[in-house]
Amino acid sequence: MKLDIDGIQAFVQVAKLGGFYKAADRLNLSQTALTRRIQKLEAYLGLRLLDRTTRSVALTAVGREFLPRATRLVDELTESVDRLKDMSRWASGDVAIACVPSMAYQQLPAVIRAYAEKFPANRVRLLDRNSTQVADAVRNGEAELGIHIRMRAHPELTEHPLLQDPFMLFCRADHPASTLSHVTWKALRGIDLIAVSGASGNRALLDHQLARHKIDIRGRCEVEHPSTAIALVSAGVGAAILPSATLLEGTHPDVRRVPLQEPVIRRTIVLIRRRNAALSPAAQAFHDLLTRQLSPAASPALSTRLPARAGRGKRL
Amino acid sequence: MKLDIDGIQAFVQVAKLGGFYKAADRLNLSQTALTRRIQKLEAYLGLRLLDRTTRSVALTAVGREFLPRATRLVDELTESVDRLKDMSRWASGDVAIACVPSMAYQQLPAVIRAYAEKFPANRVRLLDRNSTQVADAVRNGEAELGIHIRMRAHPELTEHPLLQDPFMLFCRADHPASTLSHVTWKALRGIDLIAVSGASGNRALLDHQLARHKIDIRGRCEVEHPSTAIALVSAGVGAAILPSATLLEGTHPDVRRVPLQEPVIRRTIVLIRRRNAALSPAAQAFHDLLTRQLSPAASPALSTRLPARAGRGKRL
DNA sequence: ATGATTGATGCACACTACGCATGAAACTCG
DNA sequence: CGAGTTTCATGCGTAGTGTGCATCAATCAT
Repeated sequence: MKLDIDGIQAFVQVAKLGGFYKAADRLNLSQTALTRRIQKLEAYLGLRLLDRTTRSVALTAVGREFLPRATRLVDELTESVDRLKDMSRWASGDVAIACVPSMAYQQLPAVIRAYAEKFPANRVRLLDRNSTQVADAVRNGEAELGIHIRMRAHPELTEHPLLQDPFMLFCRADHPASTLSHVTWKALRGIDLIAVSGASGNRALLDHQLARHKIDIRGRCEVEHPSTAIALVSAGVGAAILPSATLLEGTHPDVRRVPLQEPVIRRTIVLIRRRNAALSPAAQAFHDLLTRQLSPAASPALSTRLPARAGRGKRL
Repeated sequence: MKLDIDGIQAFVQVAKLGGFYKAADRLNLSQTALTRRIQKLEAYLGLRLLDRTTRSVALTAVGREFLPRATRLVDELTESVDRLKDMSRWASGDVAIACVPSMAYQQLPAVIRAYAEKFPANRVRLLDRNSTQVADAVRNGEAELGIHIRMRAHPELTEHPLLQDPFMLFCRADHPASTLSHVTWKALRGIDLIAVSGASGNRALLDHQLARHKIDIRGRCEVEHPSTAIALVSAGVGAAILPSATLLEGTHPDVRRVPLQEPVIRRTIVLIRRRNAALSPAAQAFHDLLTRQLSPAASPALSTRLPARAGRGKRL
């Protein structure tokens, strides 16, 4: 009925070391206790595993047959347990993170580099999806952490704002708007706009905000991915309204960003995790690194920083 | 340090059944105790395996990773333990028995048949060796029981006499001695004898006894195996001195056995086992069957029966 | 023969794990 | 929307189990 692993471990040690004293010492136990463990195990099984005189110990036929299996069982068990303990001590193990592409390009690489340096043994699986898919991946456990654009909060998830990212007007250096210090939404009326289609979370957010402010903007041209939109801007097709962070520093030197005002519309990038779900140590370590790196320093001046919240769930 | 298999088993059951109450019921435990087991395991490992709200239970990332291994460990352990318990209850398992050939032909087949009928699942490995090899096999644990000719007792072994077997003169029906009711050793002087070489335990015993009685017998022809000797007798080469039990009933109808007297020399067939060595249940069952069958009934009239001694070591 | 080593046993104690009763949170249903 | 039900967590007293100390018994070394 009850699984007497201690008895089996005792048996293995006695058999391996060939004596109760040595085995007792190895197990940090008195010889008395060890004797009793073996006796208990044998009584429970109803057969003898060890033939012992006062002078020597030998395996019985049954004991000899059982020993290899017993050894393997004990070894595997200790190894499993040790590995789990290491996971907590060293935060070892793999992490799966779901993330919106823009963040995957911009902020995350630095974090992943730092993480890889600190925990060389751990692998990071990065699921780059759109905003709703990120939320889904976290909800169903596919990823432990997610980074996406804040949307109506799902009850199963907790959010932790990382940074805010204002929408800006992207245009080429030779565009009339490129030299302005800012543009208002109303002023966009006469400009050829490149829109990003609805699959992105950005579009939903933007539409919602614009509707709230009764601003009507229509694009002349629509593309799937923000990066395509930038390519079109760079090619002189027109201007695009995109989150500031969409443009990687250094790339497309001919594209300018002009702040959009009245109102300033921001998307909020949030870190999400399952409510009431404990993070694995590996994920916890990543979480810590992420919040630490994305709060005090980093992030271009165009993105508004948010105060870091010590938002990590308490560990047991 | 300590292997908490109960905790792991608890974890497995909770994960499998998806709830503490169900798992507690399955483990014949209160929900309280189960909660504590999980808590203890998690505290020991330093990480959470189960995310539990008051309403539901879900695996953490670590828990999900650990579950398959944990399940396998618990299953293998229970299966091993159950098999060992079955071994004691049903006397299941294999038995190795070392035995001198003559007994292997004569008495043992009936015992093995009975054993096979009673324990169909058990296999019997029969090591047919000569007398000293039988003793060796038992001493080094190759066989749990041995049947051989009594020789100077080894201190590691205990003996249990099974039957006595007088040496007789084997001759063909047309041999001059074949009609005699008995022959004395002295009368063998003028007879062509077929001797069996020294490898057999019989020869050593016989030489020793003959020397003690100052009887000098030399064979004209020497063979290795008793069965060969009988074949030669049957072919009319001469007569042979062999233990009575050498001749299987029904075989060689032309060969007669004539009792040898002055003195009657007997070999004693003994059952041996390691001193202080507990028998496996399977071997114990065989032991019981053997002593029961070879004491009250059986054995031809020519072999002197010995009273059965209740010589089985006490089981725990 | 004597001392040393090794496994078994009697006994007392302490700790752990257990169950009961109860609390807190969350889902359900009228 | 509130009462009832379900489910996991916790405080507390208790019983049982495992443990160590001291000692015995058997065997080996010398």
